Amino acid sequence: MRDDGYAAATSRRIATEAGVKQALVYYYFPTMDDLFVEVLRTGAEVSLERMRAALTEDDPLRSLWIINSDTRLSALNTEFMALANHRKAIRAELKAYAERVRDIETAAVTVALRTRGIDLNEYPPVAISMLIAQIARSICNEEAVGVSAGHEQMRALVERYLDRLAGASSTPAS
Amino acid sequence: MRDDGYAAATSRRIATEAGVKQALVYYYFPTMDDLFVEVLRTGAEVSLERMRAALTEDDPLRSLWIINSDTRLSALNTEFMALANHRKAIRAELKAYAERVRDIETAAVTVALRTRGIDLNEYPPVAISMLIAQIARSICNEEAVGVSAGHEQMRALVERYLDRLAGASSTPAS
DNA sequence: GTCTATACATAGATAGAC
DNA sequence: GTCTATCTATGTATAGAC
Repeated sequence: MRDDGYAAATSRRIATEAGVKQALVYYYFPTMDDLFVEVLRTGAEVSLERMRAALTEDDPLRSLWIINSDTRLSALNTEFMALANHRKAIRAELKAYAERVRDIETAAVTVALRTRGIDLNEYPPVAISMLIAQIARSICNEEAVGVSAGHEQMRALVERYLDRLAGASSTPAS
Repeated sequence: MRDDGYAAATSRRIATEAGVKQALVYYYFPTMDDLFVEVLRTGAEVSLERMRAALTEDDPLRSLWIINSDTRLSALNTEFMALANHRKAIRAELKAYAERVRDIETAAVTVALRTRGIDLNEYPPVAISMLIAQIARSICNEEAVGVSAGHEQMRALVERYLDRLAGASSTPAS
């Protein structure tokens, strides 16, 4: 799916790569959509666990940035997004996952901003968490198609803010 | 393609919707990939023209934000991204398009920031242009799967900065 | 559980009439 | 330029033996 797109993730190929015969896929999954949902669900659980661990570290904002800079994860996410756009079951699953991710990330950002004395009304944690996560993902998505213009400057800008926030503590910053 | 995904954009469906027979598709396009590339190329040209026009207006930063908030365009973009991940010809075309977009957007942002007296070293126009465009797109992508958490706060945050920048002129701001 | 065999739909693509 | 007809590959899914 990551390498050749969701359309290439067929029951035959999956079976072959798993070293079994095609019909066996339908013993475990009623339909291919059920399989996709299960892949998403399992991957999501692993991702969420890794995320929870990372976001309790020293520098949660930087962790957030690094976690969302995973090119391989980002490629898979693009496939699921495309799939979700026209398959109800996958859309529902992806929505649920995205919301859990946002909740976890937002909680971590809330703690981080608060301990650094930043006004949470002026910088709503949920917005800051979106900002960091989505920009990291955007860079990955662009890298996947070979675009690199502005990435260095963007990374530098983010790093500058992350440094500023990592250093700050109980001192209001803008 | 937008409604049912790239996998549903088959020669037969395209022919039917165009009111012709399937074989005719192959009279105009050697392969389906050639057709996809042509769709991308044509759409890109239209998009770029619209973008050039919008970015010469009063408030180019806000225009940039609005242009990239088009849900329909964003859905198509997701499909092409997914396609590009495993089809060389489409990846090359999408890369070329993305780079032209970034150039145009960056040029507009450069002018906007400069006339507002903002330090271009501290806020590289290419990074600011990425920031605005990619956050707008991220919101659209999430909306497509039904996620809305944080969108209002994010939009408010962006609007606040856009307002601040629209007001400023020759007065350094952070 | 895993297999063979197969039904059935639909895809991309081509040949050749008009 | 547009059509009918068709080839071939491949997809999802099922039946039934072991």
